[in-house]
Amino acid sequence: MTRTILHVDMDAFYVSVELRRRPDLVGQPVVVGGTGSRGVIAAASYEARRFGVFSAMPSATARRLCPHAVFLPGDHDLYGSVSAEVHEVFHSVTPFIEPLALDEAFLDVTGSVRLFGDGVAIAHRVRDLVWDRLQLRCSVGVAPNKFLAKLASKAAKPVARPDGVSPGPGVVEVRPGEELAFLHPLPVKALWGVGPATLERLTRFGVTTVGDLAQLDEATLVAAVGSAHGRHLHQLSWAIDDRPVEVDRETKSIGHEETFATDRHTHDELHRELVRLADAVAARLRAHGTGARTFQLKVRFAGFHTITRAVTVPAALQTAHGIVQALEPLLQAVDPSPGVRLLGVSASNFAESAEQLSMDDLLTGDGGVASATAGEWQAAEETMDAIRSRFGRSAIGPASAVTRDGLRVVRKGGQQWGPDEHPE
DNA sequence: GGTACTCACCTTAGCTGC
DNA sequence: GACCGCAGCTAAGGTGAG
Repeated sequence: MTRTILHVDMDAFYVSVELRRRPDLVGQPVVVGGTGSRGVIAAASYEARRFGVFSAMPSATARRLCPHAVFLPGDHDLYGSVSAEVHEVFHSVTPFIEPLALDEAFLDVTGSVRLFGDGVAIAHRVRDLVWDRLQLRCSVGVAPNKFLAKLASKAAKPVARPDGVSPGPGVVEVRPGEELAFLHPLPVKALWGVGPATLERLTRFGVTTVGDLAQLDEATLVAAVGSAHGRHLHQLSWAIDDRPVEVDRETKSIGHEETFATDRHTHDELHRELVRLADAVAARLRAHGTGARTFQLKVRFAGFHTITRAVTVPAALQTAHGIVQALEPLLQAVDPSPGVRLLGVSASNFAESAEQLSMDDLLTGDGGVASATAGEWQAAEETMDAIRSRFGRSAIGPASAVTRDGLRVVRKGGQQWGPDEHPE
């Protein structure tokens, strides 16, 4: 049975949300993202894109390319709440929604066609509703599968060129039977799963378009990019993509990482950052109602060289205290003297938490009696959750996170696009 | 020279138990 | 006891997405 899949992608989402409260900036080059020297761009208005500014670009580069642009710091919480409103619109046409990010989602509207008309009609309905209710623009791709719908929504977008911005068609449909005519002329890097590394490997085989890729036999492709990836790309090149729209995707890992405004050079400094990050990860694990057995430490040095070290513990943990205990030996094995610019903590291998009393809890390293047991840490951190839910995330936190300027608590998206210029 | 954050998935290699 | 094949787990790194 032919499916009807929509891919809805908000146009310059973060910037567009900002323009609703700053209408004076409409029509100007506006950029949202990290404001510090180590920040990156999250979104650029189409007027800014005319100057070559695009998302994920270092903020410093963007300032050089477009010095007269207005740079805004970004408000992750606001974008999250607007995104929820956008999703309400999606729910008015189908319950089968797979969010990909705050600003895009797949919708399986196969079962909605009898009610609302064909895929293109539903796409226009979504666009109109989003505009009427939220004063935001979006582009919609309509196709028989997810990856074609995604490519189609891209084709529906406005285009920024140095000489001006041209509005896109808003809705593009790839009809059944026309998949290969649409797909094969596209550059191979348009495919989902072809990033810089894969592109370079494919270029060595003379592959520049999706059509070229389709002509490559699967065994060659597998030899070039690996088995799973190779088979997947071969399928995509023939427009085959049976992946369903997944409504309830299970989270498999929870993590936080932070780039520092200035490099850290001592274990003492890194320990304090580890506690802050572990606190944030643990709070999210508890909110998620789970514990984790595998914890990963990520360290990026001043020269951008990055290492990861992981440990798997016998019983699942969900307290910052437990996570710090698990990761501290790994941190101690790292030499911070060259300078550390980023530290990350992530938790995976989810399992029901079983933090309970053990002999280690009762004894300290020097044979003395420990001041608190794992069970007491669990209770203390749950109390912290309760205080935070009532008075806000910054109401309470680990003592080592207190600075002269107050408590520095890690929040999801709180430093999404890099450190501010002078946060410490 | 500059390069964020979060998450998912893959590959390779080593180890362990059967 | 040594070795093999296999499965399962873990660790580390890489790639890609948005």
